[in-house]
Amino acid sequence: MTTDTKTQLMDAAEQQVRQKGADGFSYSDLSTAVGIRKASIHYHFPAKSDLLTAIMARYAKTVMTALDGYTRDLPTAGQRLAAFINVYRDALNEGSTLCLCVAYAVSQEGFSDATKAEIVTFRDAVSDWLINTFADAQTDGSITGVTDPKMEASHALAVVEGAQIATRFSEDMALFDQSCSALKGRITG
Amino acid sequence: MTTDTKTQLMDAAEQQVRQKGADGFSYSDLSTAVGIRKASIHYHFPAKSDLLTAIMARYAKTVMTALDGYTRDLPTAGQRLAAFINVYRDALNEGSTLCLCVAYAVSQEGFSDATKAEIVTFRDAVSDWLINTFADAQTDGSITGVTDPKMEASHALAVVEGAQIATRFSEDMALFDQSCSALKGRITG
DNA sequence: GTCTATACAAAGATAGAC
DNA sequence: GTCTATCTTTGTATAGAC
Repeated sequence: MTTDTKTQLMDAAEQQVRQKGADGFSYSDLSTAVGIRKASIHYHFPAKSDLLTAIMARYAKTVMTALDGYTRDLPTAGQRLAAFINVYRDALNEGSTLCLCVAYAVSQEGFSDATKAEIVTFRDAVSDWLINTFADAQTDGSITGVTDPKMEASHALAVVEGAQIATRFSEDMALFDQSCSALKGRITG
Repeated sequence: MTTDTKTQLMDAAEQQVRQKGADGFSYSDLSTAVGIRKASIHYHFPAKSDLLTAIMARYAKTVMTALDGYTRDLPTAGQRLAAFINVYRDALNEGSTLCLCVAYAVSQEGFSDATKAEIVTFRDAVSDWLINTFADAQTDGSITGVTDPKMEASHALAVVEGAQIATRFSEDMALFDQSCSALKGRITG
C-alpha cells in the first residue's frame, strides 16, 4: 500500500493542524514529516491556503461519509447519536489532537475565502445530520425529552466540541466522557 | 484616566489572541495598536511567552472575581448559572472574539510551562465554582434534575465553550443562545 | 516530481544611544 | 522607558536544473 506524496502531505498537515493549529506548523515541518524538500511541497500545494482548504474538504467528506453510514446502518436515533459522540471522542486521540474544525476555530480570521467556505459547508452538513437525527428520535423515542430538534442539534454539537476543548487541557479522556454524560444519559435505545 | 503602557500592551495582546490566537499576532501588531516601537515592547515583556502568561493570569483573576461576586450577590444557584453563561456570552463580542482560554486551546502545545500552569489553575478554579454552584442547586432547587454536581460542572463548561466555537463560525449570537438553551431551560429560580 | 539555490518578508530578540 | 539599528531565524514562495 503505497501512499502518494500528495496524500502523505495532507495526512501530515491534518495531523499538525489538529495538534498545533493552522498557524502552528510550516512547510518545513511537513518537509521533515514526509521526507521531501520544502520547495517540493509547493508543487502539490502552491500556497499554504491551498493545503488548508484541501484538508478541510477531505475531512468534511470523511466525516460526512461516516455519519451517513450511521444513518444507513444504525436503526435508532439514539444509536446514531452515540456513534456521533464517538466520532468526536476518537478525534481527540487521547487529548493530543482536536477535531479539525475546532482547530480551525481560532485562526479563522486569516483564512482564505475558499477555506472558510469549506468550513461553513461542513458545519451546515453536520448540523443537518444532527437535526434529522433528533427529529427521528421524536418518532422512535430512543432519546428522551426531545422537543426541538434544531435546538438539540446545536446543543449536542456544542457539548462534543466543548468537551474536546476541556479534554485538550487535561489530557484525560474521562473528562470528555464526563462532559458528554448528561447527553449520553438521555439515550434509551 | 491614563492607562500605563504595560496595561495597554496587555489589553491589545488579549484582544488579538482572542481574535486570532496566540500564533496569530506579533509584536509588530502590538506596536501598531499601542503606538510604540516593536523593540520597546521587549522592555515590558522580554519574551512573548511572558506576555502570554501575564494576560492569562490577569484574565483568570478578572473572571474569578466576577464569579465570586455572583456567589456573594446572587441568592440562588440558578441565578448564578445564568450569570455564568452570560460571562461566556459577553466574551464573544458578537462573534469576533473567543474567551481567552478557548483561544489558547489550539496553540497550547507551544506554550511555556508558566503559561500552561496559569491555564490549568484557571480552569480548576472555574470548575470548582461550577461544582459548588450545582451543589447549591441541589439544596435550593433552583436548577432541575441535578444529581451529580461534578458531572454537571464539566457539562456546563463544555456547553458554553462549545457554543463559543459554533458562534465564532456563524457570527450569529442567536446560535450561542440556542446552544445554551437546554441548559438555561433547567433554571427555575 | 523532486532537487538546489535563492529571494523576500516577517518574527522574536538584543545593543546601545537618548 | 522609548528610540534606532541590527541580528538571527524562520516562513512562504519562485526559478531553473535534473
